[in-house]
Amino acid sequence: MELIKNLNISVDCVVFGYDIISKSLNLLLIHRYLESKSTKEVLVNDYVLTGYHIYEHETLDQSATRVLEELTGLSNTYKKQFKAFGDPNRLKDEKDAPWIDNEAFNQRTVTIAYYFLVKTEDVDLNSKQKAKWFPVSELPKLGFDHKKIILEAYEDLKLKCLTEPIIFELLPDKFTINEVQDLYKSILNVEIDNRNFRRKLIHKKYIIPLDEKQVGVSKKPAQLYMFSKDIYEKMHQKNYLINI
Amino acid sequence: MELIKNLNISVDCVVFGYDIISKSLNLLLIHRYLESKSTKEVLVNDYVLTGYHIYEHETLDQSATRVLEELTGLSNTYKKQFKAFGDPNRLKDEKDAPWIDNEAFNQRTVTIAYYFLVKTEDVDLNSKQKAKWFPVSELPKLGFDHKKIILEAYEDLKLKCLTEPIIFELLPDKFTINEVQDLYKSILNVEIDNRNFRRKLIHKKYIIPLDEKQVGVSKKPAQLYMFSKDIYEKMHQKNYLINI
DNA sequence: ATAATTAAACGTCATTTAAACACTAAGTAT
DNA sequence: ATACTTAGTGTTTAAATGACGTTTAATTAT
Repeated sequence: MELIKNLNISVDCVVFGYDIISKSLNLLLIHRYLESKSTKEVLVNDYVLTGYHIYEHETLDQSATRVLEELTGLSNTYKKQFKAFGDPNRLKDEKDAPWIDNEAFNQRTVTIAYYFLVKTEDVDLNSKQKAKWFPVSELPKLGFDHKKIILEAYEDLKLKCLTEPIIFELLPDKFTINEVQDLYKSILNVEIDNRNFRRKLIHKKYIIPLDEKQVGVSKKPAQLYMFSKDIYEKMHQKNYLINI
Repeated sequence: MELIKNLNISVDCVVFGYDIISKSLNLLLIHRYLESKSTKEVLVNDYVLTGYHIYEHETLDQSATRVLEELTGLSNTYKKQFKAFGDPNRLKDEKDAPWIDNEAFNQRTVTIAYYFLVKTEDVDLNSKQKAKWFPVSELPKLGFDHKKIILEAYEDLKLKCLTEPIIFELLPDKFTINEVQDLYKSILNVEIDNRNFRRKLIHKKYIIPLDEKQVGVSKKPAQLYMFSKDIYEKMHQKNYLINI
């Protein structure tokens, strides 16, 4: 199939990756570097989201999925289209001018922004020299309007993880209660009482204790659990609780 | 300023209007009618959202705001960009073919969809022959992918009104508790116990009783209240309540 | 073997919140 | 004065939440 780009529309991918070892919520960013051919002066040196123009035959979802897969090799990950960014000047900041000149794309581009939830360990970055994980709390200098995009994605994620079981997208299939709690802490930046959290989670019918414990830990090994999406979807009736 | 349209990108506006008299949540739709010039056969006869291509100098928000204002005369209304729709075949359904031929726009168009919250009474449709309100529960035949867009907007609204005080965008400045309850009923399609609802609302510090009662009603006049956005924003701390 | 260490796991009480439920009060229209 | 209509009120029970300290099960060091 012939690949025809639409220069007016792109997708950008905010890739959240959780590192269960360091308990760090990370973002996958691409290094952007440009120096002057004549003077060797560094013109651009920062990071951007991964993204690309859409192809004419693709849906937006397909486009985003493609871009993610090209970078990470992953498909079938959780994704959410959370906002479109279309300020006519969004690519026209002074800091981005050398880059834009170099790339020679000067059309207005509206970008449809997605975020993805993955496990850092699932991504092999060895073949991707320019890609690097950054903790959400220690972001580097960012190009274009990508800082804004990231912050909006993060806000959306914070809200979403309170009401939908997307947290389990960031965890291995088998996890401990404390690992879930640590993840919530990483995302929300709040302290959570372990006993109360534990009680709450264990009582959910879709949090299923396994006949397994952690292995290879140098302490009391914790009980492992799994999340049953099936049960969740059957049991969980939306409660229209007005909470303004 | 010269107005240059971008044919690849449009905005569509899902306009929710609440009619406090009939207690009906409505949608503002545009009649789309086309008959064959030769045979007089009716080729297209349905309704669509109001929408238009974006201009090159506009932000997406400005574009949506412009489109809404052209139709309703309203500015400063609540709006939310809730999703982009970009299926390459979204305008290529058989039912839309005569219309597309007639309009002669055949480029792929990604639309950024917004919803707006207004009071039906604030909109003067006299000069807009083609525009009409429909109760959300009695939608007419819809063109393009607009049914899908509407349903997604409605779902978003249902969720949003549970956690943010957007309900008051649909009510007059002075309202009764029962009017708020009726509105929730109209949006959510659920029964709500009046006593519990009343107690809950009256205890909110940002729901302020006025020294006024309803006038001109042929029954016991109800106490009027107002919503203080100021107080809401100061008082309302986000409670990170995990509710999966 | 024993002790020290570390994180997991458990339980209670006080408070808050939600759900269920039926009657009286206050005004208007006749 | 009476009928009518909607506004407005209170209690009880169950469930969920938040605050808080101690015990248990494993590994590591001696």
